Amino acid sequence: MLSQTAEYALRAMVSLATSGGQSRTTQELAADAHVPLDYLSKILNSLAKAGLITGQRGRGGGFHPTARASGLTVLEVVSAVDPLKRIKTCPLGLAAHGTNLCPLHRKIDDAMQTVEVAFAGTTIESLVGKSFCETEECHAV
Amino acid sequence: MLSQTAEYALRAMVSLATSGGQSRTTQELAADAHVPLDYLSKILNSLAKAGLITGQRGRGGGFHPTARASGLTVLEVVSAVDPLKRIKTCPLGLAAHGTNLCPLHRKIDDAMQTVEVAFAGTTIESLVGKSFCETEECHAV
DNA sequence: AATTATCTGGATAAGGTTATCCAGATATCG
DNA sequence: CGATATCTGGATAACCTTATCCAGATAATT
Repeated sequence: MLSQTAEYALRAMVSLATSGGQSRTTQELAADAHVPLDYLSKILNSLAKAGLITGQRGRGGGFHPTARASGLTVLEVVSAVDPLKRIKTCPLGLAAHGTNLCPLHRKIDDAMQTVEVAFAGTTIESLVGKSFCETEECHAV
Repeated sequence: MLSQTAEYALRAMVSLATSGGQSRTTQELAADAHVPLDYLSKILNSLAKAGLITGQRGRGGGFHPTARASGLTVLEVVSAVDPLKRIKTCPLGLAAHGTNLCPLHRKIDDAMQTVEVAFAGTTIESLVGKSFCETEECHAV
């Protein structure tokens, strides 16, 4: 459903949100979110370019959420790195259809819309609970 | 959301359902569903192996739905070629979680479940309407 | 200024999905 | 039986996503 990239981006954002606006390095985030360091680096870059976080170079640097990140939703994070592709025109290339999708694609797009709405209604903050964990065992690993 | 393969499989099954149990060749299906011929060939093979359709070789051959295909749902077709991967255990590899997902993954899996339910509640038959089309222009293309 | 920590970004590799090609098996028709 | 139509399935290529490597830029600390 979500690409690996989107999944990683969400984990990183949740992890960042956990430390309440404070800076965290790529290393810390990678360790916490269990994301390959160098790959996460690219993803954080995308999130920075999308304006969701800011990177600070040099010693003591790291990433922190921007002002815009308050009330940030799952959908916004996903959209920043790997947007859900809603079906707007007939995938068969039948231009004649216009906005009038075949029953099949209408159904598929409806499902996507449901997901989109669910993600738009979920803030990153609402997902914060002992980093990723609801139980104690998490950080014992 | 769906892989290309799943999308193609659905188109082919809808197309097949349109001809009401009659055999259609890979060529016909490929043309109708706008799927690359040789790739569709593989997909039909998977659907056959899953028992949703039967292939008949030789002149006059083709594919037709099996008995099991009556009442067939979108979910069953998708599952035959490229199952939705529900989240059952913590993707971070935290075995300690067991069935107890982090808030993030609980949310994502809930969305997937919604999709799954929607697909399970939609039969292929219900999607049949002038092949893929609700309008006349379709087959003019 | 030198050292160290950190992000930035280019190059490249590894792996999976999608697409194509084609030889072989099988069935029908004449 | 020979020709033709069709599925079957292996090999391979094209492409995209994911992952890794590493040199450079920038900032803090000593």
